[in-house]
This record gives sequence, C-alpha cells and structure tokens, in this order.
Amino acid sequence: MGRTPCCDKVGLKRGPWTPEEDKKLLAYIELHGHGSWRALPAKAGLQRCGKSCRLRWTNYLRPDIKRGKFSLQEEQTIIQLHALLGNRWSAIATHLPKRTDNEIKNYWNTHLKKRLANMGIDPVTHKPKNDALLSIDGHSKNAANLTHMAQWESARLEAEARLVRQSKLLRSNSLPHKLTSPAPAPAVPASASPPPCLDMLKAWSDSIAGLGGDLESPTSTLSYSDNAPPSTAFVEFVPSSGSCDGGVLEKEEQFPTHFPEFKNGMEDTLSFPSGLQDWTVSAVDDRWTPEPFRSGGHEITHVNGGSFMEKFTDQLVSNSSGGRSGGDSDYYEDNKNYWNSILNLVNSSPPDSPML
DNA sequence: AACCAGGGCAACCGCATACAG
DNA sequence: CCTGTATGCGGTTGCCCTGGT
Repeated sequence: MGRTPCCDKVGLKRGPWTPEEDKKLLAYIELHGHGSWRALPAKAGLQRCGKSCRLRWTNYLRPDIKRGKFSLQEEQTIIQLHALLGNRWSAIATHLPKRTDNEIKNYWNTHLKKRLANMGIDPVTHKPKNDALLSIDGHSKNAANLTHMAQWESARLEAEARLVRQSKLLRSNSLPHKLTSPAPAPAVPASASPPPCLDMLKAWSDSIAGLGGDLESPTSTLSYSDNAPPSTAFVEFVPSSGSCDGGVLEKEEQFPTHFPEFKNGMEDTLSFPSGLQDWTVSAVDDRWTPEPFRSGGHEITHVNGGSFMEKFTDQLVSNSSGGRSGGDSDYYEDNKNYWNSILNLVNSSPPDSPML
C-alpha cells in the first residue's frame, strides 16, 4: 500500500521561491511560529506544500544561517566529521551551527570530495587509495583500532545530534522569533549555538588534567562559534607501550577505571569499544613528530595541535590544483595524522553539553 | 555573438523515524 | 501495541550561471 503524499500536490506551486513568497513565509513565522508545517501554507497564504515551506525556511530563510564561502576551518571540520559520520549531513551540520545540512552536503559533493580525491584520499573511506601500506605489520592493527574508535565516536555523535535536534525543536516551538528582515541578525546568538557534546575523549583528557597532567591545548585551530572557548586538549592516538620519547609522560591510567562517573553516564546508550581498555593515556608536548611505532598497548598522547592542521590545510590548498607530493612513506604518516585530526576535532567540541 | 559543457546550488522525492491517538 | 500522520533526512534532479570554443 502506497504512502499518502505529504500534501495535495494538485494546484500547488513548485520550483524556485519568489521574494513575495519568502516575505509571506517570514511574516507568518515571525508572528506565529511555524507550528504545523502542513497547516502553515494555507494560513500564510502560500500555494506551497508544508514540506516545501519547511525546506525553504530551514535551508534559506532561517535567520541563524551563515551564507557564503566556507572558511578553511569549516572545510576541515566537514572533512573530519565526514570521516567519522559518513553522509550524515544533519549530524555534521550540528557541529557547524550556522550552516545547513543541505549546504554542507552540496559543498561536499561539489568541492571537498573532489579535492580529497585529488589528494589521493578516498572520499568515502577517508583512507589513502593506496591502502596496502596500512596492512604492513602492526600498522593494520592501528588502523583497525582507529576505525573502531571512529565507529564508536560516530555512534556517539549521532546521539549528540539527536539531542541537538530535540533542543532545537524545543526552541523553535517557543516561537514566534523576533525576526527583523530577510537577512537579520541571528535570533539565536552564536554563543547559544555550539553543539552539546558529551565527549569521551574530552572527559578523558580533562580527567587526566585533573590528575595532574597539564593538558591545556594552546593551539587548537578549530572554533565552533565566535564566542566558544578554544578547545581544551588535543588527543592523539599512538600505538605504544613504552615511555614517550621526547615527551612528558604525566600519568598513565587505564580507562575506564578512573572515570566511573563518565562511564556510568554513557553506558546507558553506548557500549565501549572492545579495544578501548587497552589504550593508555599520556601527554607529550610540542608539535607532531613522527615516531617509530612500538608493539604492545596503545597510548593516547596529548600534543599541541597546530602542526597537523596547518599541514593538512596546506595540503588542502596545494592539492586543489594537483596531486599529492611526498614519497610512499608519507602515506602512513598522513593517514595517521588524518585520523588523529579527526579525533582532535571531536575532542575540541565545546564543553557545554547538557549531558554533562 | 552563439553555442555548449560543466559546475554550483536550491529544491524535490521518497524513505525512515518519531509521535500522537 | 498498533496504526496513521508529521517531520527529518539523504539522495537526486534540474535550473541557472559561467567559462571555453
């Protein structure tokens, strides 16, 4: 049995919206809020279906939308979140508060996907196309762990996105907004926009800081809003069982032994990845420097964050016109850095999670 | 100047999910 | 719990613009 259409399409206008239609929709929502989208067109005097009105509002007319060119940081955020979340544009959009999922999706499909492909990175898997190098010895194990972590984070971010949607719904239902014009100031200030984040990695590194480690990250290049504080720490995954050469090993703890409160808060909805208990935590200073890999357990290592992001940024820019440079040995480092940057991004999510 | 091809983006379609009765 | 409806989401389409020939 077929699904009934969302609205009676006979006699309803389709295609591009006219300024008059925009004005009507804005005026109605300003006065009454959107309420039921299905009922809105008739009340607002529009010959459109409710779905079309909702899309027009959410993708174009909403006052808290930033339009125009994507910044480099936004590009990085999209790429990294896409690596974690895949084509979950709505979830990605929650981390770019002033961008719509549709806009991000379009930007990905028309710009970023091609750029990654030019860099030799598969835009679907976010792995180097020549992935054979990763299967050498322990490298495959590391890659598997990273993938595992990414999958786990993906689930967590989805849960976050759901919470954000719920809170947005509550906000939107409290309309009417105070709209001023088709291009007004945001009704929701940027400071209220940062996505909530119950971030395992963040809680983790914060807890480490509480144990005596100085994990303040001085060089996060990511920002989520004009008013959001900089990220608190960068976390880096490095397979290692030994001491941390060239770094400062502040404390090593087994997760989740020292974070029962965090674990208790999470386990209702998420299970911990099986390999997670094997990861230990350490802190190192200064910029990324390639180290030989060690066998055994894994360290989660804190570093200052600028180097990779700068490098990645450079690559993005330089590769927009051609292939990647560097020898094969760079592939693995690049891949590792790539995933590290993704985890760093997650870690630098704003701290005001309603779940915390 | 005219035509064509490709890119970019707004909008639509249909499935998935949430929710109310 | 079941069913129908509303809304959200991701994939896709099609129009418009721009640059090349």
